[in-house]
Formats: sequence, structure tokens, C-alpha cells
Amino acid sequence: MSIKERKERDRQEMQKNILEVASKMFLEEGYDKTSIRNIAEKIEYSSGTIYQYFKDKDDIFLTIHRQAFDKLFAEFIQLNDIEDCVEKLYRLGYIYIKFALDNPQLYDLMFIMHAPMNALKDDLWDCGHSSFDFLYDLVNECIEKKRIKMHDTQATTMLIWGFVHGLVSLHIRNRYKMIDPERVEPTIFQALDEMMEAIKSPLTPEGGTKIQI
Amino acid sequence: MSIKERKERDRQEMQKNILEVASKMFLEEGYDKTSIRNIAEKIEYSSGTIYQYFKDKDDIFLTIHRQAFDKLFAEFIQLNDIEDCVEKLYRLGYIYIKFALDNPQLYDLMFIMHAPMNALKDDLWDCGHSSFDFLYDLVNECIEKKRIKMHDTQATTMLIWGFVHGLVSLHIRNRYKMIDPERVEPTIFQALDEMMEAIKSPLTPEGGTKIQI
DNA sequence: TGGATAATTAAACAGTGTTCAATATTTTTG
DNA sequence: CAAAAATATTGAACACTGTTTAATTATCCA
Repeated sequence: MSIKERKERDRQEMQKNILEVASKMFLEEGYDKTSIRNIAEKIEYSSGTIYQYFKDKDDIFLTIHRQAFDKLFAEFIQLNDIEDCVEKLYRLGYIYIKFALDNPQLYDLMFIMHAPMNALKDDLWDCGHSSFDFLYDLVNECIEKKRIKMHDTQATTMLIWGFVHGLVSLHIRNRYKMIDPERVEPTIFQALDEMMEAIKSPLTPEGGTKIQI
Repeated sequence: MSIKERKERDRQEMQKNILEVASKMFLEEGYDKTSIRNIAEKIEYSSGTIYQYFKDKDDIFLTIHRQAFDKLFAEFIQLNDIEDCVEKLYRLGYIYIKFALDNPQLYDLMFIMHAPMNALKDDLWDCGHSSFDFLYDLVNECIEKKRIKMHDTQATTMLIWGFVHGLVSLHIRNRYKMIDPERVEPTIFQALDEMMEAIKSPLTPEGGTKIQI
């Protein structure tokens, strides 16, 4: 039986290898400019071999896509020991933005890139859902406890996600050309602060929980 | 001199023709899936001819890009007869979102697409600047009159732009898979309402200017 | 060692952006 | 009007792309 096990190991090894190389190339050069031939060349196999391990180019993309979501969600879960929901919301925004700024190409691949919509359709549901639910539940808690001024959970979830996504994606796609490059990232975090200040309820039931940065 | 004039007319005619066809194809199929050969075929010329009128594929893209910004800015200017700055801000957000939802592919091309970053760099400055200034000045007015709760104009401009951009771009790039498709667009507008309610100052100097939708 | 099985390859197909020598058209000049 | 100069257009060529497939090579089991 050990031959079969070794074969399976070899197979996974190869798959991991392809993913690592492809990932690096996707993030460095973008989806379109990364060719199967280039990936094959880098792993020192012919291009046809790739198709033994992945259905097509999209399949490679989707695998990386899924892994990236796991990585982000793992950061979210760490927030669970914060009990104050508004601070948790702030920290969530902070982590989201930080993740995007630290991994711009990965973020691009997750939320902006527009590569394989054919297959992405089901995949995104699985991937984004746990993160979306995490935000949704948190927003719901904030609204129920009247800690933020909003009323509708769905709209507010969208509002907050849209807000942080907008901030970082305009940056990633280089649309802040009218702002001093040095000031862009600080201003993004400043915008998050202003936002949080604006949306939280003025009435603080348990004696004013000020958000610490 | 009329021969030269006619030649110039013909040239512009041809250029317009190419732009119209290319624009339609970019918006329908995307930048990458639109080929010079296809454009040439549609205007019934050979592919080489295109290069007589445009430097390269990016040059065509950038021309359309510029025109799209003019179109959006034209819609902004119409807001100038609204005197209440907070309502003007709301209307600006509304128009921005409406523009994006009505022209998703055009919006994509303007703010999301990631085609010719080499040449886009200077172009974007010209294009986006007038619209950005429009928003910046408006936000500044709202802050100075203490009609919204924010303090820093730059951060707030970014906040608002990021907010509306995030809302629509997640939609355009199909990342709202976890929300009932029928409800997405209404919820986007609902999010805008919640946002405006949240950021405007509670103190209304001249007797409560309620925003009319 | 031989036969089966699986992995790998190279060539082929139809497509891409772009360039350029050759051809066709139009304008200017004699 | 005809020849020459200028301009416009073409189509083939180049170096790429993703993907398929027949042929080859390597590995495993009896």
C-alpha cells in the first residue's frame, strides 16, 4: 500500500508546487499575464502536465482564491475574545484594511479580479459566506444593543463592507492619484476612525466605551 | 484647403467609428476579450489600419476612459442648483450609485478595470480630478457649516467616495452572492440612506432640513 | 523480464497584440 | 491628362496565449 500512499503524496506535492508558483505569478503579474507555459517552465515540467493536476487555469485560480479566504477568516476569528461589540466592529474594519494593504495582490484576487466568473459563482458563496456571516452577526449585535445608529442589519452590513472595500480597492487599483501617496494609507485609517465615530450611538449605556486604537 | 479639411474630417470619422465599436466591445466582453482583429473586422478594415488611428490598444482604452469621466462629471454639475449642502451630498451619492448601476461596464472601465496602468497614470489625474474636487469642496462645505459630524475633509472625502465605490463595485464584480439578487440594488440605496442619516449632525441650525428622496 | 498502467511530452489548433514591407489609393505637380 | 509623390491600407510574419491529444517515456505488478 505504500506505493499508492507515496503516489498520493507526490501528487499533492506537485499540486502544492504548482499552486505556490502560480500564486506568486498571479500576484506579481496578474491573472492574464500569467501563462500556463510560464508556470510549467518554472516548475520544470511541460505545459501539458499542469492539466494533469488542474482542470484548467481557472481551477488553479479558484484554489488560491479559497485559500486566501481561509487566511482572512482566520484573522477574523481572533477577534472573538473582544466582548465589546463596537470595539470588535472597529477592530474588524482595522484588520480587514490591514489585510488588504499588507496583501494587496491577494486582496485583488479575492475581491476585485474578474477572471473566472463561470466557476467563481458557487465558489464565492462558500468562501465569502463565513466572513460575511461574521460581519452580519456582529452588526446585528451592535444594532440590537443600540450601540450604532443604524436600523437595518442587511443594509448596514453592506454599508460597512462596502465602505472598507471601497477605501482599499480604490487604493489597490491606483485611483487615489489626486492624493499625496505618502498620505493615502494614513488617511484610509483616519477615514475608518471618522466612520466609527460617526455611526456609534451617542448614548453609551455602560459608561462610555471609548475605542482604543 | 478643403481637401485637407475633408481628410481631417474623414480621420475623425474613422476615429469615432473605431471608438464606438471598441467601446461597445469593451463594455460587452471586457478589455481582454476584445481583440484588435475583432474591432477591425467590425469596422470592415484590416487590423493594421487601427494602428494608423491609435497608438495601441491602451490608447483606445484611455480615450474611452476620458470620455466616460466627462459623462459622469456632466451629471455632477447639474447638482449645482441645490443650495443645501447635505442634500447636495446625498444627491451626489445617489447620482454616483445610479450612474454605476446604469452603466456597470462603463463604471468598471473607469474605476475597477486594470488594463493599461502604464499610461493610466497621468490620465487618471486629469480625469478624476475635477470630480474629486467637486466632492472635496462639497465635503469641505458640509464640515465647515458643521452639517456633518466629521472633522477632516480629506479623510471624509475618501470615506464617502470609498463608501459609494465599495457598494457598487462589490455588486459589479459579483461579490454579493450571499444576498438575494432582487434585494441587492434596493439595499445599496438603503445603505446610502442609513449612511447619510448617521453622518449628518443632529443639530440642524436652520430648522431641520430633512432629506427628501 | 513482460505487460499493463500511469505520467509526461511535443506538436497542433485557434486565438492574441503588434510590426512592416508591399500594395492600392489619392493628391499634387508637370 | 499623365506621371510622380504622398498617403492609406493590407496581409503576412513574429512571438505570444490556453487547451487538446497522440505518441512517448517511466513506473509498477505479476
